[in-house]
Amino acid sequence: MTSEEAIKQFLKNRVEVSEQEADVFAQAFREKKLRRKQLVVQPGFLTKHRYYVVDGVLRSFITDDSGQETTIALAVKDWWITDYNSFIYQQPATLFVEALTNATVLQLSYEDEQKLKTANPKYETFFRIVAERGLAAQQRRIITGLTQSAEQRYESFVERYPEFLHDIPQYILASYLGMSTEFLSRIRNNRVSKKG
Amino acid sequence: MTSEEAIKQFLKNRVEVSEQEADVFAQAFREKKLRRKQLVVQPGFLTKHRYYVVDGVLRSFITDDSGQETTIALAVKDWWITDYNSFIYQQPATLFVEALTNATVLQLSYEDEQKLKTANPKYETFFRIVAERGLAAQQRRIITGLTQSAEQRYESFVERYPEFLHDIPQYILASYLGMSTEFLSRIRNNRVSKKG
DNA sequence: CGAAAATTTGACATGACTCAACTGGAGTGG
DNA sequence: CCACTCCAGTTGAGTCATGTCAAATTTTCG
Repeated sequence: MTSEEAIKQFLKNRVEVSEQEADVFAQAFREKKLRRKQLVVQPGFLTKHRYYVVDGVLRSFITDDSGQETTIALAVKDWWITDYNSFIYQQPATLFVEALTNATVLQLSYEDEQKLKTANPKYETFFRIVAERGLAAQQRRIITGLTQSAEQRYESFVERYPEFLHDIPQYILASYLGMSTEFLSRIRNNRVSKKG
Repeated sequence: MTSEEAIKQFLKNRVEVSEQEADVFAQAFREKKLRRKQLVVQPGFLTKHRYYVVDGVLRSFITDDSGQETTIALAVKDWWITDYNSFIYQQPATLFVEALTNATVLQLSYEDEQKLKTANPKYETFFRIVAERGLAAQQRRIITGLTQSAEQRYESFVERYPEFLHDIPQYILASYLGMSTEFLSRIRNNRVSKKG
């Protein structure tokens, strides 16, 4: 499947559009091939695009004063990723967005997105749906973070996203799940201080 | 300010609409007076509405097997609250939504919301903006949760939402911030095990 | 005013972190 | 194709942040 087919199908799965409307939509995007570790968003710079993942894995993360990285979001095929606070408000980013594997993404610029939404309300509906579903997903993430232990969070992740595990280094997964690399290692080896 | 004025102003601050468009929008809502502890969303039931807070404080929360409550979201004037996973997908709720104080809200039913969005793309734009900003706010919340200590989370909250503190019992704030009641108490009294 | 709920405090327990050392692959270049 | 390096992952030991439990105190509100 080409990138264009992928984004068109993604659109069609969410709003009813004609073939021509799907074409117009797809043409606002630009395909970008990313190499592992390549950055597309960096703190201090304006986030000009949002990214639709066609293939590969990306993540957003933040670093603290001591250089410690914390992974905020992960994205695989059919997911979107960017620094939303930066992109939506068109202010400097605080996050990095990088490819964890070689990847293919479709980038959509802020301006082109505005044009799409102005040109045809169906595109507006589409972005509303994408945002709402993201909101719901993040609500689930917040619940998990507040209510589950490190071990439960890991197990929930494995259950929900088994396909992710291959491509994500453990130290990145650990920071996404809110625990140290070492502790995740212990969990995976069932050596979490269970006495006896 | 009446509830109708409040929601019209809220709309106008986000999209350009005529007075008549603002009226139509406002009339889709129904005002509801809530008493402290009154529930508007309950697990197992369909979430028929989203709620715009005109006055007072509401929260959403979840309970685990042992009856422990965890506060997922807080809402004051001009905030929206509901169980998004339930409302958006029109599936049974997993959260409670309750008033923490006597409150005035405007409720919008799922069906009326669909009608609004179909009738006029400006309303569609409005809900897209609301969802996107919610997404950005939740991204900030996730970052805070992953990168800050309990004490820092409390201090960030106090700085950002000083006005909330009056109306929110500490045990609820503690669960919102992801810590125990007792630990928040110690933080507030500066008795967080600082040796010496 | 009185009962119930919320907060505080102390003592203790523990989940999770840090640091440091070790292991094991994956490249890379000779 | 071996030796070297580098980075991710593992393991152990010790520590710390935060939780739990229970009792005392204070506040709230019916």
